[in-house]
Amino acid sequence: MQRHERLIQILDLFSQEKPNWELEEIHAALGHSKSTLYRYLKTLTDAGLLTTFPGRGYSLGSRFVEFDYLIRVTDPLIRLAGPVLTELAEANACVGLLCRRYSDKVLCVFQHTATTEIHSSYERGKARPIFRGAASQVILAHLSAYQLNRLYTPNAASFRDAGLGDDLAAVRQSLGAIRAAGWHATEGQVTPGVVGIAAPLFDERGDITGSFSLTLPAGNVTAEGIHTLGETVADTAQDISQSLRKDPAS
Amino acid sequence: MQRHERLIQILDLFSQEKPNWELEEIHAALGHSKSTLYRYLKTLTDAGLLTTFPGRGYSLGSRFVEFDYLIRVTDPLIRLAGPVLTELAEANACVGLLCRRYSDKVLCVFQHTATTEIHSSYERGKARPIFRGAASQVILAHLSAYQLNRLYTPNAASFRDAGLGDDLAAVRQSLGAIRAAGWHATEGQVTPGVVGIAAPLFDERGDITGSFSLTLPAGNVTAEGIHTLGETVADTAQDISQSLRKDPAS
DNA sequence: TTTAAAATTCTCATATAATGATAAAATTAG
DNA sequence: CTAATTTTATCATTATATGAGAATTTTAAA
Repeated sequence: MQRHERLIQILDLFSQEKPNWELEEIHAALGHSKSTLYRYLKTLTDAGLLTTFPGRGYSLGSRFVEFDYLIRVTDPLIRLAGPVLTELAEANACVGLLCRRYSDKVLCVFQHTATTEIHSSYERGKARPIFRGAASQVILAHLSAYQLNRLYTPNAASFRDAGLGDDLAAVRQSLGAIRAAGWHATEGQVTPGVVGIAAPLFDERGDITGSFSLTLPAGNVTAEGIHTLGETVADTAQDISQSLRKDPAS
Repeated sequence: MQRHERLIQILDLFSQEKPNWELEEIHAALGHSKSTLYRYLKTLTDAGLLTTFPGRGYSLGSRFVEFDYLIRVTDPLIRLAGPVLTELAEANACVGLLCRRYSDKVLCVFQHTATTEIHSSYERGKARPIFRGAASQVILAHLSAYQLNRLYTPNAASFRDAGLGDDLAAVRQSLGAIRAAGWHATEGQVTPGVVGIAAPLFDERGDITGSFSLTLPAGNVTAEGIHTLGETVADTAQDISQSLRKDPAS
C-alpha cells in the first residue's frame, strides 16, 4: 500500500461512535512502529487535521471546522439557493433541503426547518442515501449516460430497490421521465410517512451539481398539492441555476 | 522535505480568494511531475479531501463538510453551552459566542445573534485573533505556566499591543487578575465600539478548553451593566464546566 | 451511439525518502 | 523544581516514491 494512504487511513478511525483515540489505541488498530506512528500523527497534527491535548489522545483538528467554513462561504449554491429555500419552506410549513453532489455522494449542505411535525435529521454534512429519496434521484436523473452506466453496473440491486427499474433500460426510462417532468416526488423512501419533492440544480456549465427540495408529512398534502409544489420547486430551482450561470465561482 | 508534507501542502493552496485550482495551476505552484501530481491528487480525492469535476479543476472535498458535522455533533461544549448561550444572548439582545482552543488557535464554534445593532462576523469555523478580545484573553489567562512561556517568547509584541503587559511578569500579573475575577471584558479590541464579556470553559479534567462570551455595542451598557453581565457569564460558564465533568466525552 | 480528443492511470528502472531501534530532548505532573 | 512521561531526533538499511512514456479511461463532439 502507498505510504500516503497509510497516513490518511488514520483519519478513517474517527467516527461519531469513537471521536477520540489514544496513541496506544491507534497503534493497536493500525500497527505501525511507535516512531512511525508519532511521525504520522505529528504530520497530521501540524496540518491541523488532528488535534491533541496531553492525556486526552487525538481527535479531529481545527482544519475541518475552518475548511467547512471556507466551503460554506464560497459556495454559490448556498448563497443563492439558501434564502429562497428558507422562504419556500416557511411559506409551506415544511423542511427545505439543499443537497450537493460530491462525485459518488450526495450531501446535505443546507437545511431550514419550518415545521415541528417532522424533525429532519439532515443537517449540513449529513450524507443522503444516493439511490433513495427525491433529492438524490433527481441528481441521478441528470448524470451523463457514461456516468450512469458506471454507477449502474455495481449497484443494479440498489436501483431496483429504489424503484427505478429492474434493468438499465428501465432505469434509463424512469430517469428520463424525471428529467422530462423537471421535478420529482417520492414518499417514504428515506423516512416513513414523509414526502420529498425535489428539482435539479445545474452549475454554470449546465452540469448537475445538486438538488433543491422540500420535505413534508404525507398526510398534509394531496396528489394535486404535490403537483403544485413540484412545479414551484422546479421553477425556483431553474431560476437558481440561471443565476449560477451569471455567477463567477462554482 | 517529507513526502507526506508535500502531499498535504496541496491543501494549503485552497483559500477564500481561490477555492478552485486547475491541475496546471497546482503544477505551476508546487512543481511536481505530472505523474506525481496526479498520484497526489488521486490520493487526496479518494480520501474525500478534494473533489473534482471534469473541466472544473479541484476544490475542497466532502470530508471537510462531513467531519465538521461529526465534530459538531460530538462536541459536548456545543451541546451543553449552545442552548444556554442562545438564551442569554436573547435575554440581553446581544451576540453570543462560543470559542474553542485548538492548540495555537482560538476558533468560533458556535454563535447566536439576537440583535441587529452589530453584525458579528464570527460564524463557526472563523478563527479569532489569539491575543485580542475577551473571548481569547480569558483562554490565555488559563494556560499552564509552561505553555504561556512558550507562547510569550515569540509573541511579546502581540501581548503588549493587546494591553496585557510589557514583559512576562506584567503579563502574568494581568492574566492572574483575569483568573481571579472569573470573567473578563474588553472594548474595541476586535471591532471598534463593541464590548466583549467572556468567561473560561474547562474540560472534564479541569483544563482550559474554550470560552463563553457575549458581545454588545459599547453604547448600550454602563460599567455597572458590564459588571452584572460579567458575573452572569462567569456563573453560567462555571455551571457548564461542571456539567462537562459529568459528561463522558470531551 | 460512435469517434476523436483530452484527461488520467499504469508500468518500470532508478534514486530517494521511509522505517524502526535507540538515544536525546521536551513536556507534564506532582 | 524534580522525576516521570511523552515526544522528537539520529542513522544505517530497506522499501517505496518518482518521472518518462505507454496504455487506458473519460469526455465531448458529431
